[in-house]
Amino acid sequence: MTFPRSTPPEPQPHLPETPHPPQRHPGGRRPGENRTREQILDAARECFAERGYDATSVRRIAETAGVDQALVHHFYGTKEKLFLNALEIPMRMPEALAEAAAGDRAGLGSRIVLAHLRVWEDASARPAMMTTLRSAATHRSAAAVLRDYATGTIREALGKVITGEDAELRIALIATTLIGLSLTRYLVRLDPVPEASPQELAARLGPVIDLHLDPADPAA
Amino acid sequence: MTFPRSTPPEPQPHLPETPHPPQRHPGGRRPGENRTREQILDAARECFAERGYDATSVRRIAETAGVDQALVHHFYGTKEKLFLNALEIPMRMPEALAEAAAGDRAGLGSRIVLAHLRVWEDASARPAMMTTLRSAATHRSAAAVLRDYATGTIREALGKVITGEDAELRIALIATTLIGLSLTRYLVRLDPVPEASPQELAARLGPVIDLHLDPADPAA
DNA sequence: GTCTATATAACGATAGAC
DNA sequence: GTCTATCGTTATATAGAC
Repeated sequence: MTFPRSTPPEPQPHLPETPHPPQRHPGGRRPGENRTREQILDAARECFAERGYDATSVRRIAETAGVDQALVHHFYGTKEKLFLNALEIPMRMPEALAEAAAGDRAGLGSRIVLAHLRVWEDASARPAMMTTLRSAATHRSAAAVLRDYATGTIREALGKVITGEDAELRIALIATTLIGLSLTRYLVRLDPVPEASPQELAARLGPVIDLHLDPADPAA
Repeated sequence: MTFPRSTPPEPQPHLPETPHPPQRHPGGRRPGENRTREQILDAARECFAERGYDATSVRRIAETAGVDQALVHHFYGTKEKLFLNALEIPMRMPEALAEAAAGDRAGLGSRIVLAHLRVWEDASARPAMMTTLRSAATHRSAAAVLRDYATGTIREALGKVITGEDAELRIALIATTLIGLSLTRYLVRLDPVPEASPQELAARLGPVIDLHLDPADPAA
């Protein structure tokens, strides 16, 4: 229960004004039930991921979703609340990292990099992560989600195998490595990085992770 | 002549409409000459660095500079052009990196990290770099300046000492390391990273740079 | 639930007096 | 060079009909 979902400043305890599912059905999903709410959220992630928070208007999200602008406000209240819902590190990420960390110690760093990239390469998970990364520099809530990814997911996956001095700092630097990789690969697109294969990147960055997990010398 | 200054889409060849120094003086700076233009630029860097491009209004920049809003447009035309002027990797950065790279091979990675941090820690250079880094995720021009820093400055400083396979990728990954470090230290503020000393960070990341400069094995 | 119409506010930018 | 006043646009958000 660490945080598949984000950590917004307001946890929005019940949302009494938002008509979630208006009526519950014992036998599962009502046939022909409304999917508009999810369509709007998907469209929001798509737009936020592509252009960032400020450059994305509610009108554009509505247009992308194929609905009216007023509906966006009807379901999510404000643009900011919709944004908080769009921020997310997908559940698959903690799962993938935990699975990579569970295996043998040899090649652990490489597997971590591959797991990180596998989730990022997944088209269905991309928009939410892209939204988070792109907005982290300008939006506190997005930065908070990114921090949670680092000190939550990564720390949880690697906390058991890491030992020695400055373990906290070294975990943070592993997170820095992965976040920096996503930044230059998917956002800034720094020349050979976007074109490199996951295997190449794992070959280059796996040893870096391993170095943080198991430093050679305190001083040289 | 690589790029102390940025690489904006329009190089603004002569700026015929902008009254740079209205009249030249043979004996140097005219006493009591106008410093308003620089005040505005400094204020813009301060605001852009703190809140990003979109969240910064021209009105706010003017207020920070202690001048009228119309003056900002008078000197820089549009907000976008002012932003392009605010984007900059300070001259000191290429100098510092080149100096670090010139020394002995032992401890090279550590010296690179220290040089990078030394410039970032300088209060006078910070706003321009912060503006660049903060806006890189949402503004093409800022991302371009960041790419130039990587493929220009870093490549120029380390291109001679790096050899072997995938040299381009490995240089880009060194840039990724430094940019990622600035991201988690100054922007996202990922927990122990902002509090760590430059020496601690150099001790942890120096070997990473060295690993990219001189990889141990193609495959393990 | 969905749409039309609109209230309200802030923005970038300009014109023109001094 | 500096300021006052304002134009035109666009944004979020809401009220209310259907």
